[in-house]
Amino acid sequence: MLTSECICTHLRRAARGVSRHYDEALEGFGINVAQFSLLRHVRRLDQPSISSLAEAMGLDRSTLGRNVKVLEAEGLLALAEGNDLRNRLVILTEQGKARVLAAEPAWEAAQRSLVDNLGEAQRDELVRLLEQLA
Amino acid sequence: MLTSECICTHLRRAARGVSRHYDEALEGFGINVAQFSLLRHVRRLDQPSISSLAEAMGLDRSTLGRNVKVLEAEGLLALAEGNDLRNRLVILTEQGKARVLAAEPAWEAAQRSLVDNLGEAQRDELVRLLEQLA
DNA sequence: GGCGGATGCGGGTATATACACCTATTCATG
DNA sequence: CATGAATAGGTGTATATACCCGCATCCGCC
Repeated sequence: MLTSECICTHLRRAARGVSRHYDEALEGFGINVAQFSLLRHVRRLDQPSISSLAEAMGLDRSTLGRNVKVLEAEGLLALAEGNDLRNRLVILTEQGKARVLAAEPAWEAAQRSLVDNLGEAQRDELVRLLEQLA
Repeated sequence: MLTSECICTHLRRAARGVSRHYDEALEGFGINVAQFSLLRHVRRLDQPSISSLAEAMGLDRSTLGRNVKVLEAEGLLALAEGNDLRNRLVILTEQGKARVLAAEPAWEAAQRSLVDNLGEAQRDELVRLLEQLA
């Protein structure tokens, strides 16, 4: 009976499995799906602060700071000082932009194979439900 | 446009957020939702091996072994030898059973507040979609 | 009975994630 | 302007997660 099933457990399991699917597709580009997502968020938000980026991604600030550090060491992200002496801006380097562009077709293939298996209507429904959860 | 959104990112974000919701509810019981789920799986499967438990949960074997170790140190799980000298059985201790029982009402409250916000039809739809992804 | 593949696990290493706490800076307000 | 609250980050610690590799054991087959 559905009532006895933990929705959170289902979500976590699905997130793990789907992450593996995308990670497999991204193999060879030197980034995993979490990093791919982080890079794309930075590209979209254009020099966000650590906090605003964390907020946008629904991540703890400290988590995001550490994730950024990994990509900074790879030369894909850089940190610059903002107006405020407190905050720092996350910047997508040229190398970072190139890496995202290079990986995007593989990401798209992974996404497509998933949507093929789901159908577009169910994909939309899934995304809608996930957004409602957040 | 939905096509440009990463389903995996959505899933991961939702999993994080919902996990936080359940973790909050489980605060005070000394376990988080991942551990709660692990304990319940052990209870349901009744002395599974590490591998079969990992398989059932969609987790890597080594991950599961480490997660078990944490709960073993807390006295909630124990490891026994199976028929085979290779495999080990994961056992829910009396303390572990008691902990799950104690935490279950809090888990249920968290689940209920989530379902209240979602509606039962959408809950069923969500679970169905998540299972289809796995 | 021995040998090669299969199976079950643990450990090394790395990233992802969160919370609690600390520091530095900024801001609001008296 | 001084002081306390609010804000931005970093660090310490702990768990979650995965992949790779190595070791022990088992099993099928000759």
